[in-house]
Amino acid sequence: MDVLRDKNGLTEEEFLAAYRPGDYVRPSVAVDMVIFTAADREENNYRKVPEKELKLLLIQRGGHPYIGTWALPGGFVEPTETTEQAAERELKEETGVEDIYLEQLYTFSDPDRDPRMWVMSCSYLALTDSRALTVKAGDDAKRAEWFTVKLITENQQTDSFNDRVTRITDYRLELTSGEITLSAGVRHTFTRSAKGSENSFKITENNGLAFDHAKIITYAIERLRGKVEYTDIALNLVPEYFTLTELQQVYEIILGRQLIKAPFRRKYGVLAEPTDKTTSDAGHRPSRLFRRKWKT
Amino acid sequence: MDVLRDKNGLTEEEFLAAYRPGDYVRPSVAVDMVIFTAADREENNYRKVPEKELKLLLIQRGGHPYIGTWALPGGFVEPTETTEQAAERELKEETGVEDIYLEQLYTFSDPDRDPRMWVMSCSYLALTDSRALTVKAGDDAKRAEWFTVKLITENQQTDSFNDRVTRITDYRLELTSGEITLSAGVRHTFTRSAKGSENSFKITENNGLAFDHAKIITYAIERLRGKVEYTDIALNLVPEYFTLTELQQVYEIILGRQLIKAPFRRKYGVLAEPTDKTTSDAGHRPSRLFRRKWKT
DNA sequence: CAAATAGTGTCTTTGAGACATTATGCG
DNA sequence: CGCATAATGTCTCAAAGACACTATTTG
Repeated sequence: MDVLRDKNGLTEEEFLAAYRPGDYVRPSVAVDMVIFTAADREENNYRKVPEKELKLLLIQRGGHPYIGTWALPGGFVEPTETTEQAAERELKEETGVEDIYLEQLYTFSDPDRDPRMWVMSCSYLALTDSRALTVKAGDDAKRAEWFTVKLITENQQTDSFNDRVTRITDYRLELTSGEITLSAGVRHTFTRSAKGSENSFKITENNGLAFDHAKIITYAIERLRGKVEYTDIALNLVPEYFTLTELQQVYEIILGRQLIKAPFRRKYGVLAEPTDKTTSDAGHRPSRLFRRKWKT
Repeated sequence: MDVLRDKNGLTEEEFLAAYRPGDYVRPSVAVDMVIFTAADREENNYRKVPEKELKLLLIQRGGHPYIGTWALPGGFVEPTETTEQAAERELKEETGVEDIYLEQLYTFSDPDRDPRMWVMSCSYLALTDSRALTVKAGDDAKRAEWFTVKLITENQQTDSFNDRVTRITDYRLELTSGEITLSAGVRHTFTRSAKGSENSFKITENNGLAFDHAKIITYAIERLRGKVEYTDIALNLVPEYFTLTELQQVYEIILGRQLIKAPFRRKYGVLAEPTDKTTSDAGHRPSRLFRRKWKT
């Protein structure tokens, strides 16, 4: 078969050799990581089992814009890497965390999301077990902290008439780390009709979070909640050896509600493989330790 | 509270006024739309109900690279719009399709995915009913065609040992429109271990598709298959009035398998509201027409 | 009446939810 | 022995899968 030529008579090889990118404006593309872990809450009751909390890693901004506020770890994508590789690289550089579950979340592209210039953010959901809690600071002098996360649904309302449905969910996002408290209000509006559908997230209030990161965090928790019940994603939040009670606690902090033990074990027990190890010195009956058994 | 100043003594306002973007290289960002519809297959048997097919809109490339091959409709994002708005704009410009279901799919960012330059693609899944079949050509002279889509799982294999699972799925993608036949092989490799997880799509064979679009199409069908059973996304593929048999056919072409009528109606009948209209002149008992009833 | 599809009834099986009961190490 | 949690048993109910049966229009 002959080599194809375009309207200028060029072959593909000739075309590419002569190709010069146009001079139009391009966006910067950053990656932002929403990195969660599950940690034991400090428990002073003498023989109670500790409760778990969902924690999120944030970095305090040392320069404008949003100086002093807290931001998701992230950085710009370089021309020799994919966004996924950029996320892995930045995570390692900024926080020292490596070998972690990473899942592309959403690309946020509102032209005004960064007051400096046109920056899109390709966001990633990252999950790790609590070993990551010890690695806090990165290579530079930035201050990094793990914040306890709570996402409360303050109000949810659904209107429908004819072929059109609108669901408005008002979330309150609360982040605490020691004396530091951050909070935000995020409204998720979902509209669906014969003419298509639309999801929009809007920050209604913002205390101490940088950029549109309250949106991104809210979206990440929604994703996590949506996936935890039908995938094995929660296994990424438990350590190598864990008890079924710990695994249940992870489900409970993600879903934000209590679960009943017996059906939990029937349903999710298949995600865990028993070992011959047990806990001990707990002030009560020891419990069996399990290992992760990924779904195939 | 005092206005915060950075290490140069600037306020945020002063910083932004003085800010000049750096001179580093930025990617071009395009949107690509995977737009599906469900259409009746030509049926010559005299009183049979027509079967449905899943169709995908592709545009033939008129210039290098990949001249003559078929590509997803798409275009570059402009600095005043979100990727979603860019998708809506391009869809209207290139194909005349408007008011359509749009969902962000994935941002593909392999630096080599476009031989001309660094281009990321923020891809969108778009669904519409068969009215869209009549709008084919766009504003310019590009040739657009609806292709019948088949994604066949040729081979699937799961290996697991210890804490590590690898699942390899080999897909064959087949696209036909009249005399034109395109095909591709795509291998989806999924790896999960204690050190994280990884999804990768690789084109093993490519006949007539541009860029990495075989990957994007495969990913879109996977997403559609994954969501059809637990969301009401399939409603976007049926017209305003439809029979439950039509709705069932839509599920069948997406999932690629036959479903049993009674349980289908129990499960998905809640997505449809009966009207007092019926079909007629069909050579058999008429069937009731329904309207969409979105989940709330 | 026959062809073809529309629409429903019902049996079985599976699994989630709720709660109760038994088991066991530790102080 | 009693505290606290581990682990399992069982009843109920809801829903999916499979198949059979009835209903209705058109040629």
